[in-house]
Amino acid sequence: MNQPVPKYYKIYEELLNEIRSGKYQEKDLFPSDTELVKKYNVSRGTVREAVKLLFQQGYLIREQGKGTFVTYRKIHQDPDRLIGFTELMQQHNIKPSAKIIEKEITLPNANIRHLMRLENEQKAVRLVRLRFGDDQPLIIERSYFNYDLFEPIYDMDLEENSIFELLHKFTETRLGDAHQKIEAVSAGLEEHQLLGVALRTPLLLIKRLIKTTDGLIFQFSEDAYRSDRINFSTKTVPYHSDNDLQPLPLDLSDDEWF
Amino acid sequence: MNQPVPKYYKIYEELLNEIRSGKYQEKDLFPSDTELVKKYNVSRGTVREAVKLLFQQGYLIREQGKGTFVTYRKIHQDPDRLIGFTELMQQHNIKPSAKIIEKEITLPNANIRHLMRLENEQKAVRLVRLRFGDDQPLIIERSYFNYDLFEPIYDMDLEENSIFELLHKFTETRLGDAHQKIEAVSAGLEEHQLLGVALRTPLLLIKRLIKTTDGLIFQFSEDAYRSDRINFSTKTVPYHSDNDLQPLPLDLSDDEWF
DNA sequence: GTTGTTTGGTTGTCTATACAACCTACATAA
DNA sequence: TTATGTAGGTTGTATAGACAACCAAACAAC
Repeated sequence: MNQPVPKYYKIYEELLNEIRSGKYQEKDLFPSDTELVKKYNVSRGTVREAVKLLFQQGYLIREQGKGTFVTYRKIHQDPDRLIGFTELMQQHNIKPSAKIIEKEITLPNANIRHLMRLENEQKAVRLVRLRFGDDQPLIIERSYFNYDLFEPIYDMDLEENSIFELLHKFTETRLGDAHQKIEAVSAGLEEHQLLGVALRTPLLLIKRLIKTTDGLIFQFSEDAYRSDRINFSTKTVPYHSDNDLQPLPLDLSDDEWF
Repeated sequence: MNQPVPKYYKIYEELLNEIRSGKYQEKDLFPSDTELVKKYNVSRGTVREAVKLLFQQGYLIREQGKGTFVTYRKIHQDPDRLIGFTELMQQHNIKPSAKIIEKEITLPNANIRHLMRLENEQKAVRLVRLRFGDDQPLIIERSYFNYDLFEPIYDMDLEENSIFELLHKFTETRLGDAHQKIEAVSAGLEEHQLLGVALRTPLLLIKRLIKTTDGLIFQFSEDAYRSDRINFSTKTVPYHSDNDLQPLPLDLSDDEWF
């Protein structure tokens, strides 16, 4: 008796797809609660739960007395498929690509093993990729994957495809929560050569640990971003019935911030 | 007929105070829904609304079938008084202090005026502070404040007190949402001198724009963080009924990340 | 024309109830 | 002793209904 998918979540998914497909025009009206109640044959509380998710993720704006409106934000991220570089590029109409610098099956050192909760004999995949946007190098991605989970897609084309998508399509593992840390570091020789920035250029370094829904650690990565091309932005919203901090980070645009 | 404060929000505030005051022990139990229903004489939906807020902000963990538990996270931030450096320090038992490097009433340049939506004749307060934790310099804070809003606390002690707290205590302006951008920059001469880091050390630069609830822009600031002492961390949680991305950013600890 | 008023629709809050899924602890049976 | 199941509490989901706050547009009164 596994936990079934709740109704409000299915409705949320369906509405999200509709929004993504462009069914509703920018800042145009979105169906009201009562309309959705009729359409899905559920109670108002249920549709509000679904709409609340969309609202919290920045897809909708609700105004008391007026209605609900769609907003196609430049910044929004899908918490499901987290941290999608590929998607981010697509949102900005930038052609994403990647080049594999290093790819091997190894037995990582004690630090990494401890970080990834790997047993002594468990292997990992060491992958270093250079990621491009419109053929300009943007990110160096140095990561370790749990080999047991990664094995099914190890031989696939990791240059053209998003790893998260491959994983989703061809395996059963589902990604869970992730922790990230952001630091500033100095470009060394490899960064200089690969990213084409001057030595000692400041870069953003994101350390990330991604778990599966089973609690296993899927990936540990250290990604170095060209800070002149990619920023991280967050939006904080204060008190209001059902919001919290807005989603978040990745951003390419520099408009209105000079 | 201003919008009254909803019940669930008052309950939220009261519970938050109880948690902050240490009434509940770490990972100890928190009153169940039904207990809170009796205590506050409201319906279960209402208490769940309040508890959900606490949950979303990382104060509580709910486990189906078991109960609700308090978590005194090292990382958590209060969206109301946002980005509290002072509070962050207190959470880590570090003595916060500040030194004013520059403080004047000026007429900022066109860029800043545009960014802060200032009319041509409107003045701003230019404030540069160096912030310490346990007497070690951690952050250079270069900011502009809307003078009209800042005037009441201009002459107060800005070295010992949190500006946000002063603002809250002595004025009517309430802070609204904030936008932030994170970049990596290189330490220049002033950073070298003030933060005591080597020239060209990479630093984290946070640009921030804080609005009031009235939609005015209260502050624009550029804060340079010593990346070796302060990190930003985020936690991403995947699908689950009522979460979204977890609150936030600031973090001091380096445990378990080496 | 301008100003107030009404009306209908929308989101926001709250209540009361019910059942499902899950956990723990205890009692019972093998 | 070891399973096994039962009971009661907890959170999660869902329903149905009610009223408040708010908005826009239509209408009425001046």
